[in-house]
Amino acid sequence: MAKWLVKTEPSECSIDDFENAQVQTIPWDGVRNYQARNFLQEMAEGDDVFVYHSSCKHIGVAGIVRVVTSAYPDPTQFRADSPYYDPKSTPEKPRWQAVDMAFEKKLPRLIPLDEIKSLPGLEGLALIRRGNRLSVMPVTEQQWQIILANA
DNA sequence: GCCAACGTTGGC
DNA sequence: GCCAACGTTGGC
Repeated sequence: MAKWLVKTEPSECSIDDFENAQVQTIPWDGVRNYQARNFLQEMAEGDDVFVYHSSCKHIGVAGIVRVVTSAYPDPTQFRADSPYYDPKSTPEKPRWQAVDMAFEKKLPRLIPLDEIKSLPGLEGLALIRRGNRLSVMPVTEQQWQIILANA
């Protein structure tokens, strides 16, 4: 079972939104980067995903969600009124994918970015590589355990 | 609000 | 196919 990390601005979608969701799942859509999309496509039902809060007051890993539905064409790419609309995409040849995720748990505390940067064994984590902008990335089992152990 | 780093676009 | 210009990301 693979493990992942996704970035999100909590003002858009936070771990609390997952916890409080009336519907059980939240679609992870609007990803418009090819490398991130490819990782989305690799996600399988049941995979665990760290939720990372970015561009906010408390930056860091806040909780865990689970992949409930593996990749399907992101409907927002076809909606002209969506900020994620992509006129070059067609239902026959969709460019972008989404997955559905559900709340699993909040971590006992948010693990701040500067701590993640200082933990031994996380040097290879894409999140903390210089200038990184990936919003969806794989996390190795070992990296996952190191982060969890510091929660 | 600044700005470094990056991905994408489009002219050639 | 190159690469300059541009827009975006995201920490600070």
